[in-house]
Amino acid sequence: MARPTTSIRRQKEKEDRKEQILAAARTVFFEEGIRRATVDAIAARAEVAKGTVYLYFSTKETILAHLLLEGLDTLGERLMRAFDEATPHSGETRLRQLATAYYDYYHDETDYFRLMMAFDRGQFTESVNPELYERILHRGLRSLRWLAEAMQQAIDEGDIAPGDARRQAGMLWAALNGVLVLSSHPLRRELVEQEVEMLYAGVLDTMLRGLRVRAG
Amino acid sequence: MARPTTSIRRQKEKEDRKEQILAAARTVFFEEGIRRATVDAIAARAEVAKGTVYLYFSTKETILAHLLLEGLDTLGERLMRAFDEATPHSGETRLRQLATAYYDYYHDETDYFRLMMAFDRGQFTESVNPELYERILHRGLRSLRWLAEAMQQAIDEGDIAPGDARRQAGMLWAALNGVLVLSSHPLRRELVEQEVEMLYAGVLDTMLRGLRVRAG
DNA sequence: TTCTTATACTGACTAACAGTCATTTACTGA
DNA sequence: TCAGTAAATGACTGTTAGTCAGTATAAGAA
Repeated sequence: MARPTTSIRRQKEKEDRKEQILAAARTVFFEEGIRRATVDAIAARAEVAKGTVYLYFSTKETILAHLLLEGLDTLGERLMRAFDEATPHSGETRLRQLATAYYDYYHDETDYFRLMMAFDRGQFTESVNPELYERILHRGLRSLRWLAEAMQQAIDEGDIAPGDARRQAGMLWAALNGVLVLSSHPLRRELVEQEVEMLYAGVLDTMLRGLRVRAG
Repeated sequence: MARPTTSIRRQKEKEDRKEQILAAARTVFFEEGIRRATVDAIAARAEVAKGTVYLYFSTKETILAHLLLEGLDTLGERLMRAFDEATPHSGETRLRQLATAYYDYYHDETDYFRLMMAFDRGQFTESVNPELYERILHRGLRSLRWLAEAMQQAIDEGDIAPGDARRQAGMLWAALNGVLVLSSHPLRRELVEQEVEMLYAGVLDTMLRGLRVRAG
């Protein structure tokens, strides 16, 4: 029987290794670009053999998934803070603050945002185990909930027309996200050659105006 | 000096070959999925050696780019028809008809739509020659212009608040596209577990209401 | 200390795939 | 029939994700 102490130290060492590889991956992926980055480069950066990388992460996509988790964490925190800061204000202000926080995230954490957008293709769903996939989904959902919560409050306070808050939050998010997705895509960005920030603000204003309580 | 007649027939044969390879690519890409499809498979489907494929297309992405051109063509036609059909109606009706046409395209031509969305990453910009890139951009722009045109008319007819029609068209497109992009992405779709169609209709209504002429 | 066993690590190897190019085949006009 | 050109071929190269037989290290056991 292994001593608990020993076992615990070993456990900790393994976690350190994992973090060390993840740190290397972060650097390599963000410096070289997700596409160009190779597992060999990550292993070299972590000063570890390639086989070791695969001891801790079953596929390249799994490494990316762990970075995505980090990114979603930051986003969640930013949204939570934005939500809290807005407490004394009106429901619409809170929605605006959340939207701004999302934009700031796109702006400040470009690498993580791109990572978030990069999970198109099925490849990801296939190469990541369901449990990890679930964790990502859950963390994404948590972020969206702040928006739904704010929407509900805005409805309760009479800023926004009554309706399904989740649905309306989904609509707002989809629309805003549409602007950002567009901007992180060279081809599509050129189509609408406007400044992202202006476009984002425009869609936000228009959506909020559209959601507002109507006279009739 | 080669005789014109001969030269012309040869030219035509080359074009046939190109179309034959493109047809094979269409089948393989859409059946296997863009990711899984290999150039070897395309060559086999076209009953041609791999080298021949590269005689007609310089990279795998170039083949995709040609399929994208087809897709954008269809989209352009659909939008044009939607625009024309709406002529006797109000400006807002025309905008709605265009939005519906875009949704129908997403719905009917899923493969092409996915192809359109799949051109994230820089890989594409790098692997396709600038002239072809330009053609794609141009054809995309042509589609967007229908929306801008309709927007301008809606403004002129007093349905939509005065402003930069191109900017407002860009906003509407970004928002609607946001819903569709979301839906062609397994992970993101699960976040907003609503029906795409409802979400699309919701964003359209909300955006149009937000863009409408205001009393104040 | 020395042996035994479990655990972590290694890097040469395989498989899959995009893209190349020396060689062969087919066609044309003389 | 033949020379010259254009088209087609498929074996080959380079790159990279993922594997696995073998090696090193550390922890108890004697």
